[in-house]
Amino acid sequence: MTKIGYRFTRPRRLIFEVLEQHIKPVSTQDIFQFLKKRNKYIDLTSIYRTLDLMKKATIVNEIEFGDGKKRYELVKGKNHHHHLVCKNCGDVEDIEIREEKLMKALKIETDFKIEKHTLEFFGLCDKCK
Amino acid sequence: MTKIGYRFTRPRRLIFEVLEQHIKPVSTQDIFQFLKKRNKYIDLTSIYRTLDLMKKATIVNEIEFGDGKKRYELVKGKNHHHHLVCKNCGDVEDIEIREEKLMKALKIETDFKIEKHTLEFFGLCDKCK
DNA sequence: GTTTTTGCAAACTTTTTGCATGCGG
DNA sequence: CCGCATGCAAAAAGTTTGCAAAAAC
Repeated sequence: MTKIGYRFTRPRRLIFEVLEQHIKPVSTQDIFQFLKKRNKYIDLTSIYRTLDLMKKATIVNEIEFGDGKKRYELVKGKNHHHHLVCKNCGDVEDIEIREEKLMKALKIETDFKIEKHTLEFFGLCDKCK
Repeated sequence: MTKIGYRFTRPRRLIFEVLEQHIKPVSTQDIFQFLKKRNKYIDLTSIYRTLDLMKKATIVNEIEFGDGKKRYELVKGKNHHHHLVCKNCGDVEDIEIREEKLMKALKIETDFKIEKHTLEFFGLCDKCK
């Protein structure tokens, strides 16, 4: 019988720290470049693998804003929320929504067993409009 | 002075027809393969360019289900709606939502000028659950 | 005939995979 | 030790770009 356990290694710690230091969701490249600038080189592959792991462990949220790359944010320290994305400058603002209210308003009639949803808003921020 | 106008060419017509024949959103590859099987070869590039054009002209909707590729569906013939995606078999079901109700329930307080939103649901369909 | 559109080749971006080496417990 | 994790190289998948040739009007 083999033991299973995750190790808290240098790359994982660094990635976690980067996530902690960012309020807005970050991409794999964001993390890579952020660390690189500080002379903390981690292979991109490890970033992908670590985020994948964190996603499965519900440590991070994976978000898509429609520009072909995924972004990640720490789950801890935040309530369930959605995002407002500025089409012009890319600024991201969190918005909290009363999900019960939302789901009640939706009154979805379906045979699907809904497990999760994504809801993102796009527009122009105060500065850009 | 030069004239500007779009031309209704063979590739564009074919792509439009493919979209008409599909209820569920299709990817660029879906369109490409569908036509290829019927010996109607169109370059993938043209598919990308045509869809881009159609998106700008609000002829198609661009949707993301989180699997790294974009999907398209005709706007015409459908009311504003969202999707239920089965995580297991990939089946897609449309759901209509009373947007006024939704937005009222949300009561979003923000400086953003919201122009659009995406809302997709993920879960298991009747067969897969 | 002139402008728009296409197909082809090539590049670019994001993400994934295989594998030998290396680190953690 | 020994298994899990890393870095590196390479590839896969989706998408974009430049350009000459072809099609539309």
